[in-house]
Amino acid sequence: MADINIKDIARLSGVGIATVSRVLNQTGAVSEKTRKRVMDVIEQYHYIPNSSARNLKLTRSKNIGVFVKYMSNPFFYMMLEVIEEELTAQGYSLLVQDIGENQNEMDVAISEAMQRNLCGVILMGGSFDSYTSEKFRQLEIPCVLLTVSAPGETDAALYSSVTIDDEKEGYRAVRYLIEQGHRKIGFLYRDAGGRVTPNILRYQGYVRALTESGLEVEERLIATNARVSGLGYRDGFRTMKLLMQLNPDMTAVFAFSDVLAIGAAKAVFAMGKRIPEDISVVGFDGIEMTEFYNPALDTMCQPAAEMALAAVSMLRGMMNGEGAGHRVFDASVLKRGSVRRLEQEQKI
Amino acid sequence: MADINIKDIARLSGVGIATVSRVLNQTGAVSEKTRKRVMDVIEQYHYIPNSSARNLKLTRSKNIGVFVKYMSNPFFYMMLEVIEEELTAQGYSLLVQDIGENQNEMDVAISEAMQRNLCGVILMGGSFDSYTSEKFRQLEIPCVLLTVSAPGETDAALYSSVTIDDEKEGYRAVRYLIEQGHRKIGFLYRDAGGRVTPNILRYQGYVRALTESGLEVEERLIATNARVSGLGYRDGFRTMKLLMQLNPDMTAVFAFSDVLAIGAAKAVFAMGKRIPEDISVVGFDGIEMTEFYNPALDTMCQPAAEMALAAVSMLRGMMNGEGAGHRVFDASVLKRGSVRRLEQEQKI
DNA sequence: TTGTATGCGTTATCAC
DNA sequence: GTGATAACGCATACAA
Repeated sequence: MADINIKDIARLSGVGIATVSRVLNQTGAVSEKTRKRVMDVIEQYHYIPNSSARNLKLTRSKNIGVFVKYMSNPFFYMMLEVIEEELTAQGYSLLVQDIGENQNEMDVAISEAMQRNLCGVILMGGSFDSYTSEKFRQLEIPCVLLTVSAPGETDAALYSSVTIDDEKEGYRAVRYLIEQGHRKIGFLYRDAGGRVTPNILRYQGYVRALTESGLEVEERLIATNARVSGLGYRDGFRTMKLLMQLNPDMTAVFAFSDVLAIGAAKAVFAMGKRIPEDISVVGFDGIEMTEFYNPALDTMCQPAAEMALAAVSMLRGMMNGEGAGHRVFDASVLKRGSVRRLEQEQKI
Repeated sequence: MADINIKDIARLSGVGIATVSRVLNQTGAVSEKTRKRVMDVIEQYHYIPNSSARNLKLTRSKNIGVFVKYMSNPFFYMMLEVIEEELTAQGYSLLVQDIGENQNEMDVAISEAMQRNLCGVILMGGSFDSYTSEKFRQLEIPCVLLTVSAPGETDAALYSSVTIDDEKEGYRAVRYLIEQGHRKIGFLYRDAGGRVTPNILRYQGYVRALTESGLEVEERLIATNARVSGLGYRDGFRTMKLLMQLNPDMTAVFAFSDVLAIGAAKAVFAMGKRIPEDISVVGFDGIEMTEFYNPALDTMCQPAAEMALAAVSMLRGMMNGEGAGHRVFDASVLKRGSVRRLEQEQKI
């Protein structure tokens, strides 16, 4: 069954297919009597219009695609919920799709945009390199990058973006630790195989903060997990363990993400140390879990809800013919006690 | 640009559209020379075939839809990763889609199945009531329910399922607490507004375990958060706080999910108590976070990877014309020290 | 108010 | 090897 189409419905209800179409889309005038009859047949046979055919025919829609690289990251999900609520309230249909590890975010977006004939796209995550002028031109429809940006070569008029300044906020996070008296500060991040991602920028912030304070940037304090999927709690745990074994004098660690920070925190406990008495920990993102962890973790918090709303608003603007825009938000350190103030005499 | 179609490509490369189609789909024979020429034009113009048209024409595909209600739940994501890896390796394309709070899982699946002409579907989460015979018949294609089941009325031949016995495992979790000497055991769950979901079954297991041991089922020990989105850490936190204020004699709590358990654990600390010295905690699911929490939490662990693999295998079976199947896995208690053994004299 | 005919971009069946 | 051409299911201009 269900291999039933508009023609069948028309035949079964004794009308023409145009009438069925009118009933379906509430366009044009149909007498109440035939409308009722057609609806009955539709219900009875559970007829569902074939969207491929519809999209093939139609030109414009109210479908918006949201594509997320690593939907497992709770930080993305926070934004996703806001976007979903907002756009649904505005009468749009949403297609929320997870981008697998080995799929290219823009290729998926382009293909889906055509297939589902989307009228707009929001992209979260992914690496900068994916976002080229060429791809945006192929995409054709308004596109907002959220939490990521495109490389400098890319024509900024082709897309909007909502981000934070990852370098600056990375810098500020480390400054915070330095101001609390820390000198031996470890850094946990993910090697994205040379591609530009926010974590590279945060790393640059780390380096700048140290350098500016006259501190040495030491290889042994910088730990990355070369594994491709090195973004989970376990990766933070493993990497931190190594880092601690290598650096008995380390008093603080800055993690590229909260997920890594939590794994790192567990490693501290597993090594028989305490937070913040022995090791101070600062994460990045501001996911809910940092609040509920024991102890709660300090983190460089991105204003997820505001950023999500901004993305929605910019997308709407573009869809109304306004130009592209680029908003950079400020993050803020949430201080919850996982960072200890080092007194002079306690410094190594 | 990009409003370019197969006809344009044909014209631009001086061939017929059938040839272009052959090049695209590698079907039929094409001389290497023309193949090259066509490919060049395709590349040059960034031509991407319109999938709507393709799906409209095609009958069968290798597209599988995976629909997840509440993708935010880390437990689902664990399975998702396994499914993704497995099916991709077998040459299938995956469509992973999040089902919003106010969408019906089966309606989305049915509509997508038609639109994308899927050859199979895996559904995770959602409430039992959505899964009726009628809907499965509309869906037409092989469908596996993962972590959920359908009501008894639904014809079991119409779908496959991979689950645990939620009532039994709920029972076992509470038994575990009782065996450790606990008598005043709180229960944290989510009120799904009367709909049947796994947490109702786990609740029934809780009741049975108490009753069987001659313990009273007390209203005051059972806490639910009436809010619709009552599945987050914060909900566990709030609810547990209430529960503790209400029940100073409570020595243990069983949470419907690990996420709630973690929120509850935080509440214990916020109230100045310790785990497990003052309150024992047992969660449900076996998400990674329970291992990395401080302290690690005991949980009724579902064999996520095995279940995901089973779902994939059953789906493939159905796609090969085999009948539906229903596998029920065993969960197992992971003991990590968040449950304390109560000595006789310490019981109230 | 209703029905008929055309085309959306593909794929596949034919002839050539 | 290759090129017309007929569907696929729908929306819509146009005729009735």
